[in-house]
Amino acid sequence: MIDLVYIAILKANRLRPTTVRLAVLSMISSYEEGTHFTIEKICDDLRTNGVRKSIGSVYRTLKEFEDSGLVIRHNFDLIGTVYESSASTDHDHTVCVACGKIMEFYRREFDLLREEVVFEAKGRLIKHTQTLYVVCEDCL
Amino acid sequence: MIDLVYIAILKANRLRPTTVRLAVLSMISSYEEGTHFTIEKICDDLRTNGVRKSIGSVYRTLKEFEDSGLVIRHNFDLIGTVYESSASTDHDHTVCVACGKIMEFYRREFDLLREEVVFEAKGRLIKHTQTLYVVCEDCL
DNA sequence: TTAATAATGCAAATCATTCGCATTTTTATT
DNA sequence: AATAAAAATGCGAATGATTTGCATTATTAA
Repeated sequence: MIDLVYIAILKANRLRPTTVRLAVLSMISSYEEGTHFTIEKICDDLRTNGVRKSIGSVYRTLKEFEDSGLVIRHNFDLIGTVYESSASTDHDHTVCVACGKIMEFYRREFDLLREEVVFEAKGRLIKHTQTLYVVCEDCL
Repeated sequence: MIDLVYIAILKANRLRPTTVRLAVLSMISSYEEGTHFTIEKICDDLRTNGVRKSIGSVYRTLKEFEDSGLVIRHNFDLIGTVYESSASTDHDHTVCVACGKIMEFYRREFDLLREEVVFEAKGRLIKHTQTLYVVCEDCL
């Protein structure tokens, strides 16, 4: 079965390979790298493929995936809650306030500055969010 | 009346100086610079002062204040929605994931980097958010 | 002062998300 | 493989934050 990989991933994260988890994991794995998706989109896409799963279970599953680090949850102004697969590195986002398009960027300088800020405050950095709300090239 | 200043501020923002708006504006003005407050806190503090305003109206009022730029709304992980008076400059925040304390920081380098990112993407920067989730000095 | 315009309180509605629980699936043990 | 124990699922109800409709009241403009 093709699912063997997904089963392995779930087990590696101490999650039983159940139908809901496998369906969600393979669906979000099918999305192009860097895609930002909602719970609704996952459910719709599953339904389109003839797989009907309750939205409550998908919510539960995405919370588990988030806890396991398989996905990252974002809460953007104007956009609301979206997820992305966490394969990618520690980038930040731009959100176009006109068309809602979400893009990613990464600059190591930001990381260094953030480390400085936290070092000076004598704290420990756990995670960060940075979002630039823009009017994108296409909407200008 | 002491309210004259608040009346002027409201009028300058094309908002009629009504009892709810004046009560909310003077309450949030009484908070120490840099304080982060919730809708509930405003209502509680008003009630403590014998001023009873419906929470629905306070919601409406804070949205108006946000649109006018009088306050800034933040939505932090773990913390939820908080506001701050917008007198202050364009700082970012650290949030302690252990105690919930919110602090501010500012580094001009961040602004410059952000401008670079947006310039390279040929967009226009509208606003940004950056939050560092940390364990603060007191909680380490 | 009065008509028109906007604001308020209240409760009902909404929206996203979570939860309780009976049923089903998965796993661990014989 | 059979079975008991543990966990996951679906469903609908519950939640919590926020918004809205509307009748009433306050504010403004003429």
